[in-house]
This record gives sequence, C-alpha cells and structure tokens, in this order.
Amino acid sequence: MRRLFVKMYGLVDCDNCFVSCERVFRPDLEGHPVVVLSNNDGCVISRSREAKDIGIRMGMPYYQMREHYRDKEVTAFSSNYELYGNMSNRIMNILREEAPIVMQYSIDEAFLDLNGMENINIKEWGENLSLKILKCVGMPVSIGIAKTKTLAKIASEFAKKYPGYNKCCYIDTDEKREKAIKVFPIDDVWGIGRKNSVKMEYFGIHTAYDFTLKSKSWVLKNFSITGVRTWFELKGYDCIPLDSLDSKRKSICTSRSFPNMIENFDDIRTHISNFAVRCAEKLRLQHSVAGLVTVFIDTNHLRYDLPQYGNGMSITLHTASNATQTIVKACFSILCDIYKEGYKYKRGGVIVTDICDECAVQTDFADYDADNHRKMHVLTSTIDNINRQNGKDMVVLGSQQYKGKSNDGKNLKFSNAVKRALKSPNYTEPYKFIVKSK
DNA sequence: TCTGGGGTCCTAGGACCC
DNA sequence: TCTGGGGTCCTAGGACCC
Repeated sequence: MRRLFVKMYGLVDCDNCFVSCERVFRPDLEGHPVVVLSNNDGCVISRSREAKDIGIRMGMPYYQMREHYRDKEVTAFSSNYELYGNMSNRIMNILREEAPIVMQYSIDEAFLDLNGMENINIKEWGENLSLKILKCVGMPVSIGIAKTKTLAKIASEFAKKYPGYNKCCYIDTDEKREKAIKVFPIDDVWGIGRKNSVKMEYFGIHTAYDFTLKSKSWVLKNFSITGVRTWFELKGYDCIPLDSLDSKRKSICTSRSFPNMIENFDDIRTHISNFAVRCAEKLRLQHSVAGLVTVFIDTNHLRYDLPQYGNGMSITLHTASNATQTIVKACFSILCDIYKEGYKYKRGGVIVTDICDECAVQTDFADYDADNHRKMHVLTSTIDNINRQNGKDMVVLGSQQYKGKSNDGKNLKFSNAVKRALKSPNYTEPYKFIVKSK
C-alpha cells in the first residue's frame, strides 16, 4: 500500500528556560520557587513551576514581588544572558545533530522540519531527544510534533502540562488534532494575543476548535489575514513557511532603561554611544549594513510627578554602513537635536534600519571615500578580533567610558551601567589565566 | 526608591503621480 | 482650469511573538 506522506513539524521548547539554566548549577533549588529578573532587576521574566503555583505573575515588578511573597523564600536571580546564550547554543547544537532542518525561533525555542523521517517512530524519537537534552545540558524541554507550526506549539503545551506524554506530544491524526483543539483555550493559541482574546470572548469563541468552526470570510473580516493564517493552521493546513522565520534581522535595536534617572547630557551620550556600538556589532555579525539610524530618549513615564518628555529622530547615512564610528557619529548628531535640558531621562536606545547585505552597498558618489572606508573596515575588524579573543569590551571607544564611581570609590566600567545585583557566576565561561609579566 | 528588551508583520491614512 | 479616480509608496501605530 502506498503511504501518503504528510510533512511534520516539531517544536522544542525549554521549560522555564532562564530559571532552568540557573538551576542546572544550583540543584539545591530544585522544588523551590525561583525567578529570574529583567535588566536592572526590574521585573520577573522567568518563573519556576513553584513560583507560578504561588501566584507570582510574569512581568511583576521585583519590589512588589519581594513585598508580597516575603514569607515564601523565593530565590531571585538577575538575568545572566551570557549563561543563557551559552546553554541555548548547546541545545541548538544537539538539535542540529538530530533533526534534518532546525530553525531557531528564540533563545529557548526551535522549530524542526521533520521531512525525511517518516520511516521512524517519531514519538519515540521525540522522547529520546528530550532525554538527550536533559542528560547533556541539564535543560528540561517539551516537544510538540504536528502537521503545522501552530499545532506543534499546542502539542508542546500538552507535553509540558501532562507528564503522561513523557515530554513529547505527537498529533499525527485528524482525530487527535480535533480532540486537542477542543480543549485548548483560544487565548493560548500562537498568534492570538490579548486584544484578540477579548474579541474572541465577545464572539463567544472559547477554544481553538470554536474558532475553526467560523467561516474563512468571517475570520478575514474580523481578524485580518493573520487571523486567517492561524485559522488554516488550526485546521491542519501548513501556511507559515519555516524560512519566513529565518531571515536576517530587518531592524536592530539596542535600548535600555538606565539604573537611575539621568539629566546630564554627557552621561546620556555615554549610554547612547554604547547602544550604537552594540548595534554596529550586531550588524557586522550578520554581515549587513544599515542606511538609517534612529536615536530615542524618554523620561520615566511611571513618575507622574515629574515633567515628561520623549523624542526620537533618524538620520539617513550617505552610504549604508556597519562601521562603529559612523554609527556613533550619526547618533551623537541626533542626540544633540533631541536632548532637552531640565528633564530626568530614564530610557534611551538606538535603532538601525534600512538593512541590506554588506556586499551590496549602494555608494553615494558625492560622499564615498574608498580609502577612508577601507581604513574604517580594517580598524573595526581589528577591534572585533581583539574583543572576540580577549573578552567583550576589551577595546572600547573613549565615548563609551562610563564616568561614575562605585560605592567603594572605584571608577565604574560602562558595563556596570545596568544593575544586576543578584547575578549568578558565568558558569559556562572558560577559566581565564592572567599572565603577569615582570 | 525600585516597573524589561528585542523583534516581526499588518493596516490605515496621507502624499504624490498620472 | 476644473474634477474624479486609481495606483503606489511611505510612515506611524497597533498587534503579535519570545
């Protein structure tokens, strides 16, 4: 009998990713409520099962959580992105060994295209994959496998929620699909956010199945083309191509809240300089250049008692670039235009857009100076190499230096410009030997 | 006192052109 | 000069994701 092959997608999702990363090196915290905080220890961005169970909400401000759960002994960590990035890379490497095509979707999720695996027992394969990741990296992952990415997402939620699935839920028949979407709340479906959930409620749609009962034209009218895509996917028709999730960034943004409010122009300039340097690095990493540079600054919108001001402006570069100096210079020029004295600034950022491949740069004849361009290229790649080999920020621009003092009177490095009071050690970093010459 | 950061896509509306 | 209509491009804002 000829078997009709149906393409399957897998979704591998780390369970409480950041908390699980921390617990790999702190097994004593297993079974206890643990949270990881955003930059500047602002709010909760990852929670262990136990933390969710006692009611700690995602995005809850840390100071409120501390106050509210004083008697619960919750362990909190500042975010340690070096550690999480490293753990994520290890997991992605295992996935690439095991699956034909891997598409990393975020730091803690990846889609797999399982084309060509139709002759093996997929459910068993998924269970073994989850076990391998747990054994090799220490990260618990839940795997969902189905005909579309939206259904694979739903399957992974089942794998996460019900131990009976043994960490892998496989929706391989239409009966299973229907059974799954009949109990799956519409607001938990990938692509249905808060606003659309309210609309769904209004229309009396409670489960993913309820939604699939509506007509295509009705969905188009009320939820636009993105709603129609989700509707198709829930019915089992694959319509979100995998490569649509894997392209070079079309915009790159580096922005932060400052640990304190800042009035001084020079201090803001230091932060903006650092953001600009990061943006240029991210551009070079994906071999792109940007044609448009935007800078924005804002006061603290939660401080109603203080005067508010926010502004952002853009500059088109004569020649699209990824050179640190070019982007920093453009940012300074914008900052001079948007900065106003007399306000306490809390947040700022740099965005680069109009991104294209670095080998396809459109040069502006009036401006283009080949020799200068070449020198700039040599300088930035030399700095990149030094920083890659000797550690991040080994060589920096003068304008990146944060001119502050720490409590013990030492000069602060600019990297201290984000508060991470509860950060764990960088466990996965190789130990550095420092050789001192006499 | 303390409230994250980094992306994508879609739509509506305005400007402009023919 | 007047008026109408259709197409395209750009931008801001909104919705979504992790």
